[in-house]
Amino acid sequence: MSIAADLIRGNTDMIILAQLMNQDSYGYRINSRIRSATDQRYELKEATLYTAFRRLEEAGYISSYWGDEDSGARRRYYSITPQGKLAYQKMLEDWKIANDLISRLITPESDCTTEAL
Amino acid sequence: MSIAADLIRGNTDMIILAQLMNQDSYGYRINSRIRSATDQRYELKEATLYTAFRRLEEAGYISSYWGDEDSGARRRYYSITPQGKLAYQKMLEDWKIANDLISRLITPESDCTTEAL
DNA sequence: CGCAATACCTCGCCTGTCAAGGTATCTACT
DNA sequence: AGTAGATACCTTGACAGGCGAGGTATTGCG
Repeated sequence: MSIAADLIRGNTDMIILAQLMNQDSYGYRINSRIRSATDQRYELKEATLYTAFRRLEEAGYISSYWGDEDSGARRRYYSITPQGKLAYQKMLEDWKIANDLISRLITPESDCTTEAL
Repeated sequence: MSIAADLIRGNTDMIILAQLMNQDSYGYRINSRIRSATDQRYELKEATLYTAFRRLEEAGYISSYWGDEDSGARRRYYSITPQGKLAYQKMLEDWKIANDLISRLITPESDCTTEAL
């Protein structure tokens, strides 16, 4: 994957919550969706994914339950909580703000000579 | 500051290099610029700033020299190297890509029912 | 003289990422 | 029956970046 690994750091939680805004889902599927949504250009490492689940559950942003599939491997489903939805909204706002700030910082005005030291 | 701390992680180097694209500068001033460019909403913590300088110099992206001011505290000026400029361009590209990917991931299509499991 | 502002720096902790390893189930092929 | 691959879960330990807390030195002001 290589691309944008560290850049996405700090957005993992938001990405996972976003996936759960639609509907309950489980680890493997969430990652598949991320992969397809990014044309195979990005995915969460499993360790990262499952640590994030623990963290989000700890924070009360998601809750989990075992699926009752009668075939295939067992799945642990995650559901976003009301607090999780709030947190997601907040993360979205923060992300937009951060983006705005960063874009200001990496496209500096060319004029620097006139300003005082 | 609070806002967007972890979100900017991984962008620190790019931000610093961007400041040096214009002209040589020094730690304190770079941070002042960041503060004013963001309307006082963001700044690098000093520890973060100076570790970044070490890291960037180590990588060969910047070089440093002591200013010859005959008044005021001594200043260590930093200059971006040709490699640094290349790295900066690359970081910019990566940032754009990462942004594109993230925005895809946090604004999911509402239709999910039709697709195969 | 003391204080604020400018200007630099380091140590050590915390947190998030991830390589590496592990488990179990089901399908398909040999 | 064996085995390979996909699905699906999980943990441990190392590493890197951010940053709180602490430090130094200079200048100017009241």
